[in-house]
Amino acid sequence: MSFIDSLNEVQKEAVVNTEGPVMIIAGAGSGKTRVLTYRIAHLMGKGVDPFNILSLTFTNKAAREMRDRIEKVVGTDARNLWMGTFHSVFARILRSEADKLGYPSNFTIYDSEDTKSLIRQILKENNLDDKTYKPSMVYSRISAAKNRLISWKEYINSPIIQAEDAENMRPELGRLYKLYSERCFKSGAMDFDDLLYNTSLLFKNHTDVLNKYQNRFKYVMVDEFQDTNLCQYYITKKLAAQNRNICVVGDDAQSIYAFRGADIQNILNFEKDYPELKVFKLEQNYRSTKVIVSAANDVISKNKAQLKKDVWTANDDGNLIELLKANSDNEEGKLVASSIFEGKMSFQLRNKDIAVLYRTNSQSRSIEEALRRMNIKYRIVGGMSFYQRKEIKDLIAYLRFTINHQDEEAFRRIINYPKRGIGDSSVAKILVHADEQGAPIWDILCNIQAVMPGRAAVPIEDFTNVIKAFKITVDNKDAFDSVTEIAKGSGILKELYEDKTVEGLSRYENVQALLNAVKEFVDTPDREDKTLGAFLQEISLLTDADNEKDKDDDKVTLMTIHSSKGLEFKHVYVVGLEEDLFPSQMMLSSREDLEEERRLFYVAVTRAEKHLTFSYATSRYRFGRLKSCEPSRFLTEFDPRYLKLSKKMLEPETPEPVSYVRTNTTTAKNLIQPQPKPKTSYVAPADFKPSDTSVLQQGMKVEHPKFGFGLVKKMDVSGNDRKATIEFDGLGEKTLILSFAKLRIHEQ
DNA sequence: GCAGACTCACTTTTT
DNA sequence: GTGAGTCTGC
Repeated sequence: MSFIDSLNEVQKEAVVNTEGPVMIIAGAGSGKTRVLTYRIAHLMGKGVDPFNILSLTFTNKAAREMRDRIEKVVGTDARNLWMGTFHSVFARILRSEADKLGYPSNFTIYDSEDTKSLIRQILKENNLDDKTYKPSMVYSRISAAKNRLISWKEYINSPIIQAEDAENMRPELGRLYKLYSERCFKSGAMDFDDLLYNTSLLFKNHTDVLNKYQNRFKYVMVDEFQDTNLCQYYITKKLAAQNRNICVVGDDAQSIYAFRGADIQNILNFEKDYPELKVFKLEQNYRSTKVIVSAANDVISKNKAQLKKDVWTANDDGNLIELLKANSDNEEGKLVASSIFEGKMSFQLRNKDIAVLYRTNSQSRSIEEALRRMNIKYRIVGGMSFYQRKEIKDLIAYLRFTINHQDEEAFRRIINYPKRGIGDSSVAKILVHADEQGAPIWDILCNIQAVMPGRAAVPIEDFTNVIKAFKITVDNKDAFDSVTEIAKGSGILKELYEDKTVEGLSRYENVQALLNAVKEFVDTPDREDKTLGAFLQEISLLTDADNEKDKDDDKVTLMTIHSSKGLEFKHVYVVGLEEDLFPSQMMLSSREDLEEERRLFYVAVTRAEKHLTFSYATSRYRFGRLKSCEPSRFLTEFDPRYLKLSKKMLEPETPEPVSYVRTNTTTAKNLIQPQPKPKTSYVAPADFKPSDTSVLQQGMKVEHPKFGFGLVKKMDVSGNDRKATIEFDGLGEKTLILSFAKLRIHEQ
């Protein structure tokens, strides 16, 4: 097999050792995907039926790339491989085995928005305060439990968990977990975690089913193994228990999904579960320059939890890492944009060789603006996905409800949209009846006269009839015809068409775009299942694929570091390198996990092939307020000799007085030439030293650098903010958020 | 039942 | 700066 000859010694070993448990520790840029591809090709070359090979990844992107590359090596045989994300493969298995769990095979998949909305609904019905039980927090508790294979019964019966919840003043979490699970079950719906958790139940409680899949999947491969949670690990272990041909590939240094329940211990302890394990370490980096590899190694070496390995490269030293310093987030955008502009000239780069990586999606805004101003084309990966938009979700809710009449979330979304005269009280009545009688919503709807006789029932009967008609179409026609009819018949298309505002127009276009997507779906050659059900199944697990279309265009890529995993670019910009932002304040305070942030930084740095630029701003808008920022500690964690200060930073800087509020931003030019202060800004007098406001109380006299003296009228707390209402002399009352306002306490 | 006004939380990452 | 949820008056 000639393709193997192009590999180095370790890579070869990792490819040909196909029998028994194998762990491949693949450093960044070490040709991991190549090894995986060749390994599968090698298996098939040995005569293994692709039908018997299961390959699991985390993202759709990774799955697609793998399939493409295998197809290039082995041709169309690759089609029969079982390859996909954990969620999509297990969803497929669950669909065919749903009856064993009491689910309908056309079960709906709830995304996080549906999940939170259902939790909110349950909270309301049970008179629980959604401040103590924040939906997002309840969700993550439930999610974490499922990821750790804890059922609601076990949750409620565990004295440890109960004590913990009681201590946190949230004793109802177990009950919420129970109610939520029952509600999902009744709605014929599974959330993302259920796709994994229910698969684990399926394999645990139905040995015949497990045996069937164990026999089918003679070879199991798991990519990005460092990101698996206990539930995923449990399932793969079960699947591979008979043949023991399990191959996991990962890099502990790139484990960045602990927040989602990923357990780095899975990779660190894998050897304990498989004493006969063969371990291969791919340590040669083919991607990056020596400077980049060394800086990355420096940083990651600060972490304690890691497997020993020595990533090295035979590549050139390369350029030094450039550091840009800006005064504000907008200025950072401008510096990055002009650096991209210059870099393209001097290094002969195309836009698509360049990526800008950030910690949070919200940081894309300032970069986007600057790029647009300089006419540099860009694309954004991630953020709000197409399928998350309201108009799309509305239409999809119709599709979902047509297919699965039990789907309560879809029902609530569409029952009175577009407006058809069914008010909240009617909806509440239906839900209460469904609950009291333990009957599905659909049954109540079909006998609505029994619940509310008279006029109020008429629009509901109309609604039921419309859905019934949709159902007939869906059963007889393909996805495209079904969606077209539902878009029209539901009135959504008309509603949006009549909205002539700019947003309305773009919503209408989005619905058209969805129609196009369905068209494309049914037109795909070799697609066996062209039904609406198949389409829904596909899109409910889709998040980042919507950018597929312009993938080949020459555009600069903007994305979060998380979504950059697995990619590489000639020139990478890592922006927003500020303490509290990256490493993230939230991560540090909530989980005290600096190491994961450091791994995230490692991932960002190792995306770069030739050029790497860091940037940070000394002040930035966050939470709608301007905050001053310190450079990130990560900038100090590698040898400073790798760093080159940007030209712009060497120019004399305008000494900027400490300003506490500024609604205007400085342009890049301001760095060099002093500008008159923007009207909206004010500067604290040099001698103004703010006091500690934690002792602030009603009745105290304070001084504000701009508003002068005032009297504290009221103190209150809303959300995370402590606020003080102060009456300033001659200015009247103002409410200030204490974490931002600088006050000097004068007397009590 | 509905529209517009209003309030408030939320900005960590993804399937 | 935004979007979703709630309140209020017709």
